[in-house]
Amino acid sequence: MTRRIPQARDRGIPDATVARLPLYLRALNGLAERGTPTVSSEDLATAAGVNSAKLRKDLSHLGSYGTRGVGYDVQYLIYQISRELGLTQDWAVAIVGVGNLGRALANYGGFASRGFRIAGLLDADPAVVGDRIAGLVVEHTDELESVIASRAVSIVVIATPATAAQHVCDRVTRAGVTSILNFAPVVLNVPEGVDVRKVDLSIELQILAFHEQRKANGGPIMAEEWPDGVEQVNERSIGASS
Amino acid sequence: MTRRIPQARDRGIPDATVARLPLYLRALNGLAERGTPTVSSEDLATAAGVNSAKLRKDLSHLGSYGTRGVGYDVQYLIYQISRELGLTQDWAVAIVGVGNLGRALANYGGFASRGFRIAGLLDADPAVVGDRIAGLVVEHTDELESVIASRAVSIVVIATPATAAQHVCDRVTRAGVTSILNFAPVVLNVPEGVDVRKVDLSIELQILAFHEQRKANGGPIMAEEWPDGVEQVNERSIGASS
DNA sequence: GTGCCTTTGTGAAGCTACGCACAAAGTGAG
DNA sequence: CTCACTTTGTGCGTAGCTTCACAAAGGCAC
Repeated sequence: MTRRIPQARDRGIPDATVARLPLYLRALNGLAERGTPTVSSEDLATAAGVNSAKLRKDLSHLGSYGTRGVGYDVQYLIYQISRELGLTQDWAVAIVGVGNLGRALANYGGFASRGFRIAGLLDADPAVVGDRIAGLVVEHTDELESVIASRAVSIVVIATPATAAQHVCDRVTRAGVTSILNFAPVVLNVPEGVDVRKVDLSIELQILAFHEQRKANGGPIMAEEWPDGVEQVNERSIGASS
Repeated sequence: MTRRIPQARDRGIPDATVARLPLYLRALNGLAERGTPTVSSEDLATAAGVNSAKLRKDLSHLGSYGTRGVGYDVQYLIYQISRELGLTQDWAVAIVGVGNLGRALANYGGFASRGFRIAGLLDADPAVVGDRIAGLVVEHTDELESVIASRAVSIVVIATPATAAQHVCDRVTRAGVTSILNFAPVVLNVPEGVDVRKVDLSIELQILAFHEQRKANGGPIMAEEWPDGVEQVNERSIGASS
């Protein structure tokens, strides 16, 4: 691989920190719009909804970009975080699966404004192929490999039904894609070196339901066994098929 | 508050565990569909994409539901996890904001099958009010409080533009809602006792971009300063407004 | 230049989570 | 009944993350 110059922030940006950088970036953009020139870690932390010490430690992983007694220069910090996240270059993104969700994603403004350019929309359904969505014409998934290669797609968003997701995943990884954002409710199997991030709408609701239940009755104090003394036979009475 | 019977799994289910339970539940449902009667922690862990020791420890927080030498009864475990997550009751959910995303959510099948019932769709735009989506008629946000009260809504999904999110949030919390799933790219301010979970599509992409950049060039070895020796003045050249 | 005030950057302590490895517990064959 | 085998449940060492608290550093007034 390429030689690397060892540096303070060389290899060691913790995942937890990386996950928060976009949050800081958004808060900073808000401040920039209002023309704020500098911001203290305290104020920025409040805007981003985190502890100020955590924010300082996070930023310290990027380098020493603050000024003691003053704070951080908003524009400068926006640039540094953007660069660290790789948002100063633009990324070609392909969305596979143009159902309700894929359509919503294609129209979502938050992508284009952050260096993500939707370079292709693909679907297996001939009835959808040819539709014009968000300025792009939907192409057939047969074109998947050629679209990826010709338009230098480096990130693929999978918004297909669960059953198709693994197949699409296999094809795009074989085509050289190493970053996948998966909305299908399945655990994708990928080769070494491929990053998958998963967004699962129903999981979030289930976590909320857990806490809501905890709040409603001070914790589950109901019976621990089956509802009616039912034996543990295969009754298929509870599990909802997805 | 209500008296609580102290129990092994009384108060102490770690958040990290709660976040994984839905994953196990999905894997179990898959096994149940194929008629598998029992499963070992090893196999279930593989299906869910986690370490088997972690899975066993997670499940041990719920109780001792396995049989040594055999494994876990699939149906029984589905029931126990469902109950712990509160999925054995049904939850009335209202979706505020019926844009592309709200529409996708309303049509997403993964909710209904897990005890989440969409009880209301609301939007501020008169052009959308009255539309029929996923079997529901979109109502005006003026009706927000009455919809929440009359239909016992306990979870609200915010899928509005960022600018409207805090206002909607204030109204629903004042109406007694204590669980919110937020898709708007803002940090919501809520009173004590209210749970907010945030799903941010662009943040996931930014995290992917970070890792992708790391893979491309073995870490950022480019200049650490401004592109051209530019001074740190307010140039507004980088930050994209959201 | 001096001294005060503000705010950063970070050492250190506490906490949570992860995963190994193993004893305890259950099954099934003979 | 006994023995060999499987698999759970968990104690424990480790790694990573969070938070506190403070010394070091810079700005500003005079």
